[in-house]
Amino acid sequence: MFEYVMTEKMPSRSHCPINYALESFGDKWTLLIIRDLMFNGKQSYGELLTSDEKISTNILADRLKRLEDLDIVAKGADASNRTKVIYSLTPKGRDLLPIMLELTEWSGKYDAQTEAPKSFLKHLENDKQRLIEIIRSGWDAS
Amino acid sequence: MFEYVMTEKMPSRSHCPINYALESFGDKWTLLIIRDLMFNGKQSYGELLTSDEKISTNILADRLKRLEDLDIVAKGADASNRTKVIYSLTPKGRDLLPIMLELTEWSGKYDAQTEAPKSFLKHLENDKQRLIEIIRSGWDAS
DNA sequence: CTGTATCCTTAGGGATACTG
DNA sequence: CAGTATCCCTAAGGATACAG
Repeated sequence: MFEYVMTEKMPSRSHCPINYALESFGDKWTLLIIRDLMFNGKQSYGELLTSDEKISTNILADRLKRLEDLDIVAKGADASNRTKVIYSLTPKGRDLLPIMLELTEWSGKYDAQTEAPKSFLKHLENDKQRLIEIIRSGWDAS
Repeated sequence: MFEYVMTEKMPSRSHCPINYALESFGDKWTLLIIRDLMFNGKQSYGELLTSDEKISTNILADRLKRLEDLDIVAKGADASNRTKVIYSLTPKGRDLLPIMLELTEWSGKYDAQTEAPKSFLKHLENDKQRLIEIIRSGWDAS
């Protein structure tokens, strides 16, 4: 039987930067995982399974693997608990923050159903750059 | 036979703003259409068909319909040519610009294959806010 | 030129059982 | 807890022919 060679890269459709972003996380699930790691304090496989959108186990495993290959997410062991697996964002993953903030701002402006509080969105609009710097310095400190 | 009622809304998975963005344009094609309308001066169905990524006719028609429903793209008639159809971005669509710029910047930073010139990316990093204002004022003038 | 329609194949993904 | 494996089904999408 033919074994699929994982090291083969998907052929990319073009070298456009928008297309690169789409091929990295242009599906219905990947950005939700990144959101949970970035904003919702989730670190473990089990925690990532519990989001509102109800990702299934096989999809989550597949996406985490992809994100590791792309060096957006890193997999490590918990220092205090050797058996526990911890996922975290790499620098490349953390650099998605401005994108996440713009997505949040746009949806907050146009989706009446959004759960993001208006006060947060207002703050975002005014102090986006400072917000980015604050969160980044928080990471550097840790 | 059962007729699918187009006015039925897709049930949304959650009220998270990231999820709203994903359900608006979280697929492999939509953002490429927006890119072509926003940056590449394309206006017609035929022009939109000719991009590097080779979208097929049925997919293009489907996405344009969705984008119209979402009020991101508007369909109009060419003033000088009554038979020609013109697509353009609505204000909601133009508000995707900051997202597009962040996507471009991120890909430019991490994709060695990107076609965006480094000089453009450097300029983007330094003068993003001014760039947004310049392009916005251009639209307002037209 | 601007789409529709159809055919057909593959990829995505839900449900769930199972394993170290 | 952290995944794998399997089953099965639907949506996504390529190719292409056709229509107004």
